[in-house]
Amino acid sequence: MTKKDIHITEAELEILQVLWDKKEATVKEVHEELSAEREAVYTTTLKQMQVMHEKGLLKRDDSRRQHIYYPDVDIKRVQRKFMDKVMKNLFSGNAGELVMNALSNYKTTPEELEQIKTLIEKAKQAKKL
Amino acid sequence: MTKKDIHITEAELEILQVLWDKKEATVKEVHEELSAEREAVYTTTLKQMQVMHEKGLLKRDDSRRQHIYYPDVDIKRVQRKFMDKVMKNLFSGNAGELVMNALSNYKTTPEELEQIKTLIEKAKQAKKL
DNA sequence: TGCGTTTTACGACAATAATCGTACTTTAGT
DNA sequence: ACTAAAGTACGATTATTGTCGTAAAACGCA
Repeated sequence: MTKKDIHITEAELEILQVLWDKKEATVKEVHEELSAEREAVYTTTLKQMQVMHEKGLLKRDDSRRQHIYYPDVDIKRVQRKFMDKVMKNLFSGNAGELVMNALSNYKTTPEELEQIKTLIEKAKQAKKL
Repeated sequence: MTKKDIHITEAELEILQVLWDKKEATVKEVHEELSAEREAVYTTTLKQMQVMHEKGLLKRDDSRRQHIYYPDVDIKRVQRKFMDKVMKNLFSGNAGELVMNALSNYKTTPEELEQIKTLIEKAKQAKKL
């Protein structure tokens, strides 16, 4: 009974992002986050989250008046799913290109760059064996 | 009159992928590619491509019986759009994580790894200035 | 207890995306 | 010219997603 194949829509992904980030949040909080970036109607967000709860994407504590929602999907799994799609459809399965694209379009900290280098070294070692 | 804001749907992305790869193709060819991976009905693919043509996502040469379609959106722009979304919604804007995720989940060639290292060096230099 | 405020519930609707059947067109071969 | 085969056109329908209004419930407090 995995929930591997539940389809996550655009709107749902936005909401999940807020929840992954905050770990937990009320509808109000999520709504405020979303409103910061675009027009959003409260009841729309509410409904969305209720549906997500039914779908099993969110857990919630409704013991108090203001319900508290928690993400209930593994972010890694979702990352993987979306990355697979991006890899396949936009980079023809070529991970190197994707990585270079990311490195040149987005900022990284020196620490991250170091970590990445380490990772590359490891990969190279592994290949030599 | 850019077409920056045309929304590309899932199904459309799949078709574009085939066309970016092949540079040009007939409906039949695209349909065969898609069929290799999932159930697909010919007229559905056809219709899809016709709509994409209207939307300006595809160009076509209909001088012969079998129309030939060409992608008419810049892949870089689309890559960017999707990557932005993935970065923001799934990696909280953290490019390092995304890169490491890609490096550890997908295969890369030694050449690519070299290129990436070079890119990293450059980035580090740039930061020092 | 009664009232205003905050929040949830939920149905109804609108918008978008995807599917497919059927009819029409083009062409090659005879 | 006729026919079969291979395409395209396109409307109609269904499925999915997203939106919003209205009502009901829960609570705080005078």
